[in-house]
Amino acid sequence: MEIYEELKARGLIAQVTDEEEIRELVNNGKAVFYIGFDPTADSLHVGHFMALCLMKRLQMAGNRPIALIGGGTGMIGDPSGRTDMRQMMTPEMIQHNCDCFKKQMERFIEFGEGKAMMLNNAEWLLNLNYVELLREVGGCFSVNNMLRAECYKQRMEKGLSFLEFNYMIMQSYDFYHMFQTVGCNMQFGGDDQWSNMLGGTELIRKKLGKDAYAMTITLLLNSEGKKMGKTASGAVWLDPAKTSPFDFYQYWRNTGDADVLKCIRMLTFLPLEDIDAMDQWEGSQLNRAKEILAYELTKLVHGEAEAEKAQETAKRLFTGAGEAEHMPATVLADAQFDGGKIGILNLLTACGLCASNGEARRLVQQGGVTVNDKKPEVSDVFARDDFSGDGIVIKKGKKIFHRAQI
RNA sequence: GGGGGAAUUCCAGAGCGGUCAAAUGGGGCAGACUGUAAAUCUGUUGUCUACGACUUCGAUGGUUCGAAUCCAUCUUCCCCCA
Repeated sequence: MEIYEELKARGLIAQVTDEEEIRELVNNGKAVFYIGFDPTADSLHVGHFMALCLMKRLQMAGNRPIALIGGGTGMIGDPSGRTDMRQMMTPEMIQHNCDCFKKQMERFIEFGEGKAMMLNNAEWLLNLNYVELLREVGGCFSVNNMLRAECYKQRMEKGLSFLEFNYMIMQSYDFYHMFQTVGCNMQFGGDDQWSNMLGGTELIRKKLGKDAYAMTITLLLNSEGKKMGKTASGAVWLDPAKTSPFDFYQYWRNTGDADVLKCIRMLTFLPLEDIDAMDQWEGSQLNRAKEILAYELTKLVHGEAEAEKAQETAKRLFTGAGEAEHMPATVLADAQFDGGKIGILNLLTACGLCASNGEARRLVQQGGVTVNDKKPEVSDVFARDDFSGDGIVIKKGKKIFHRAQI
């Protein structure tokens, strides 16, 4: 199966500007395509991961990827999919985030001569002259059209600043610039980027009279229509310091029934035939599929060793027999003991399992905590000696395990 | 530039000068049921040295025995006119 067909079969393609042309380019390894990453945080997250996978797939098929880091566009902030204005970031923050992105991307994509390229649009955007830019490309943008674009439409209700309104122009300019300088002929991006991307192809057509192409990747939504890769406490990060490999594994392990196959198809590199076979699975059999999904993704992001470890830990924790050495742990400091003792409430907050003593109190009262297989009372106190050896295993709810040691 | 309106806890959104740590919904957390799923039901959801105390209602001052509620100034946002 050729790459374009495979992408389609995996459900990755959302919209394309010209299917025939794109198929042609991609299948013959003639595409030089870019995906933009805005440096809004100091780590990539699951949403970016999809884009990285896509780059990898296309690179394996002989195409040339460009990872464009938005050091320049980050100064403006993308209004797409946002109901409020983004917080302005300082140039230092942006630079720091760019550096972090770069490190993480290198794990997935091969960069170097004749391979993938990494560019930063700060290089050309920051030196633009306002009047020159207006004269050069301003005439190619119809405000009427821009206002009709989905991403701005929503914001017409809540208000949209001129700053953000210019985001589309900057992104279009990127494409236009790279089309000329590095021969970039295609842009990929999340489906929410569609209108911004079209801005670029339009600009190239108007200015240069040439065709460039755009294709969007299906947004990874769960069956409730919410973006995946988000938890209550924020995004699921690729940086192991921000989301541990175990938590990463668990996130996917807990995918809903309705979403597992879709995720496997879109995110893993398993052969399509194998995935089609899984399609027949039903009910509790799907648990196996969830394990595969979690394992495969953890392996891609954190490496095989970490994936094994996470899977081992999870299996041991959930199939009874408790002792697990890979459990997240907190080492308690002497200062946290009062007269050689620590109360259950303080213990829970010290381990970061509860945000406050009040929360800890409620949790204990409601029976949501287990310490060494026993339900504690609010008044329970632990002596320093109780933590010797492997420490104490605390279970919060059904799925959160933690070890406290000295 | 002129006129009008809004700001409340994680979000949305009630809130009469005392009975407001603040209705209701969503979300979160936990319990029951399960398959580490979904749906459903129950409890809970500011902090603490916890039948009590303390700090919150955009910011700062003021009126009052008493302010989320009244007044003044400021900040931000929205709407209408130009």
